[in-house]
Amino acid sequence: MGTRHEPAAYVEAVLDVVELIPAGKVMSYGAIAEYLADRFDRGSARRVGTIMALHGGSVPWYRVVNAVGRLPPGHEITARRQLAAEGVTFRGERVNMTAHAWFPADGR
DNA sequence: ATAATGACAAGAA
DNA sequence: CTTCTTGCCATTA
Repeated sequence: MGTRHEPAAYVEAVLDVVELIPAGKVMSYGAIAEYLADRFDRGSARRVGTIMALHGGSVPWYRVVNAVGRLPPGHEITARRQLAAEGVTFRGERVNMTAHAWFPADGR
């Protein structure tokens, strides 16, 4: 649907979604791209990752992890500390996605 | 215009 | 579990 692909608008949309993620929950790059797919034609996990790398500093970036729960390269220490403080549990190096993966719409 | 490069993802082996 | 291959899309060289 939505045939819109304004770069700035997409960046804004991504950051907005990240701000919606509740403490103690996480979303994957792919989930964010999937959620925005309704309103933006061009979008991808790849794109969301790039956006987070460049503009993630203004939002709770540590609540965004990859599909298997791995933390963003170069920021594992900080991210893990933040998440642990919010009650997120880990399975080795990975976030326990089964317990903390979150998606809008369903509220929660 | 082609090629390489990413805070990615899913499937095959 | 690890590695490789495809598909993805913007950016940079």
